[in-house]
Amino acid sequence: MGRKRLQESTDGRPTVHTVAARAGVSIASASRVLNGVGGSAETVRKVRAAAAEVGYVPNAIARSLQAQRTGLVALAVEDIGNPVYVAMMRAIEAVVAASGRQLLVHATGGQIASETSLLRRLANRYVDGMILSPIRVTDDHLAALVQSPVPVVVVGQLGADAPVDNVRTDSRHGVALAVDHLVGAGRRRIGFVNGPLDTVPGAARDAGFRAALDRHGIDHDEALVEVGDFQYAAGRAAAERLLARARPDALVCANDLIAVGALHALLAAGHRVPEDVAVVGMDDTELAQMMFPQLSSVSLGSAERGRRAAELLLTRIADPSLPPRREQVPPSLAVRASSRAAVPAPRPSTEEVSREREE
Amino acid sequence: MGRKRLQESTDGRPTVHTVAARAGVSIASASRVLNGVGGSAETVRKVRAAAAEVGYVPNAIARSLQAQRTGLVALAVEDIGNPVYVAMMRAIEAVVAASGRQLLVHATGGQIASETSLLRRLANRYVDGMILSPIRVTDDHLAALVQSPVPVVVVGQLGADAPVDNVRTDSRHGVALAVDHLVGAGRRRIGFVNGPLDTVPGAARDAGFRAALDRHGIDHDEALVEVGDFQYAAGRAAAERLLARARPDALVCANDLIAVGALHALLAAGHRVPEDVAVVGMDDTELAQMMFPQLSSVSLGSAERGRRAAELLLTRIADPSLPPRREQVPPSLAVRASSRAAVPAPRPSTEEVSREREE
DNA sequence: TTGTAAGCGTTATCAC
DNA sequence: GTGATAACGCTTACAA
Repeated sequence: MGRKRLQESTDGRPTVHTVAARAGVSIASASRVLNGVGGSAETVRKVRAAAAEVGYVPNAIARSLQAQRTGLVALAVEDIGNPVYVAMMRAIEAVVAASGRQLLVHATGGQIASETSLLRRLANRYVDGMILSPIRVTDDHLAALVQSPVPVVVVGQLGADAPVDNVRTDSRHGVALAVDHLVGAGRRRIGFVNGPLDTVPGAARDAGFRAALDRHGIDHDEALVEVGDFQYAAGRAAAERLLARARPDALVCANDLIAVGALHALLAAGHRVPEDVAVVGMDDTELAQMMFPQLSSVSLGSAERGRRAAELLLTRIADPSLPPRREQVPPSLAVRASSRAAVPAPRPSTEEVSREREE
Repeated sequence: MGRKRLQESTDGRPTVHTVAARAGVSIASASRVLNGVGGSAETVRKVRAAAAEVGYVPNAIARSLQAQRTGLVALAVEDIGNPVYVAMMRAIEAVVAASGRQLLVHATGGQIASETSLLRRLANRYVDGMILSPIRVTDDHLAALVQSPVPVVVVGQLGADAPVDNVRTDSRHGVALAVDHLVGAGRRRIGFVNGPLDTVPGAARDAGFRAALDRHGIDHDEALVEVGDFQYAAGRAAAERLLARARPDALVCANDLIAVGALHALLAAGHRVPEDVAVVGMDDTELAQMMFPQLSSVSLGSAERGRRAAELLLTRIADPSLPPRREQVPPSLAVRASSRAAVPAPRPSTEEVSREREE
């Protein structure tokens, strides 16, 4: 530039210089007063008056450059349209806002490249930290994570010994809750509509489903298992494929979007829910309660995980030297109409593992 | 501070100085090469090598301070959980990302104070522009809007002559499409579940509903009109109140969340949809197609409005001297199962006003 | 308490 | 083409 220092910013808006000149004090005094530190009564009065007169608003960028922090925190999730992320985001936003920061939301579409590029871009210091909820985890992720110059908290499973702050749940156990509930209600031909097996949650839920069947001594019938995407349309299509070749008396779905799709497929095909086929979703989102019949769903504590992730992030920003921490939120089952009605039970049905919710 | 200028940034990360020193050139040369402007072949080589060796990433804040722009654009909506805003946000994000910027999302909860404070905070220059979709518009809004030092585009109705870029739809006409469709199908006892009347959309939809009834010569029966909130739970409760005192043969709902709530209330009360009661929502969100039966819904072109708003904003950022612009997106009706089945029509039913969508 | 001036990390100007 | 340096707007160490 080389332009002479003026009293107004480039675009004509007032700066500390404007205020200082108007108040007849130095920019240092003006800045101090505006930040509420120091200043004689008279100086405070003059500066406040001058600032009000010119409508001074501090420039956040200049302040960030000086302070080496932006007051922004990023959240990166796969799909902003999935209500489970909306719930998580709301919880995060509450914590972040309470600390005087703002939340920047990224939708990654689950793309590895998009997520790692986001991680690397952190190096430009545009945000003070990031919460990442990846559905696939690669070596690239891990490398970018440990090298990140900015604090990152991961929501979801991560390699056992990755030195990264991490909030997880036990979705294997979550699936077990669903299967136990259905078996306890006398269901035996339990189908499973999952998301992609090459995702972390997809793999965990598949393992959980098979382990639960084993525990109950139920044979695996591959005709009762179908895989799609973690979306409504894919879930519905997957359920339709499954129903075309098998006759389940219950469907466990890997998330609520899939469950809603499965419910639609069942009702459209003339099946009664829950009389003919019970349905249990996962994530226990708002969507589950909007359906008719209301969907039973395994809560994976998404709001709670979000809240904790935000707290981990804030404490790490405050003290980057903390050791890596790991927290776990237990799943729980919300039983609703979609799986409540009784099939004549061959034996007395077991107690609910977890809380029940009424409509 | 007063500390001597070092070659590393405060937190030990490389800066242009680091790269320049390592390459044996001035920071000016280093900066030029890093920005791809000028530099001899030899200089370019040395600087690139040095940057790669130390893992240099430019500091976005410093760059913003110098460039007087942040590359961030804000979007402020009432409720990030409402799928209509998800659709709008996706459309905006696409345009914004294509311009190399990022989107910062604010949820205002529809609070006037929250929105005006957001508008005033724009003065701190943290974003290059904002898209605001208010559901209530006050004088405070208008004052903050016209005084904003940063470009703002409003999605939604605004005072006729407010000198602000604005993208709107005609929700009165939207409601008319719904009523015409239902009347054409032989429905006469048409109920209306609206959001708050002190909101811009609530007032417009109420006016549209009454005008449409008038046009068809149908008496206003206040027992068939109920008001709640633009949310699922409130919509369901409002529909329950309405059903407790009246026997509609159709329900027009002021948005899809309300429609989903009304559908739930109807089914839970044992009414058949659409045989007994037809349901038409508004916004034509993903939710409408997830329901069983699928919901007819009036599209207000939210994605299109988002896209256009983003384009208006980008052009205004590029040229702030443009005159205020106003764009309008027409509504259209998507007829689905929730209003399709025939009631014995007393006269031949009219043609659809708009496109039909199949399941 | 106050003012001077350095410095945050970058880009741009200007003289060589 | 290159280097020295000012400038973006702010906070703060230091000396007065």
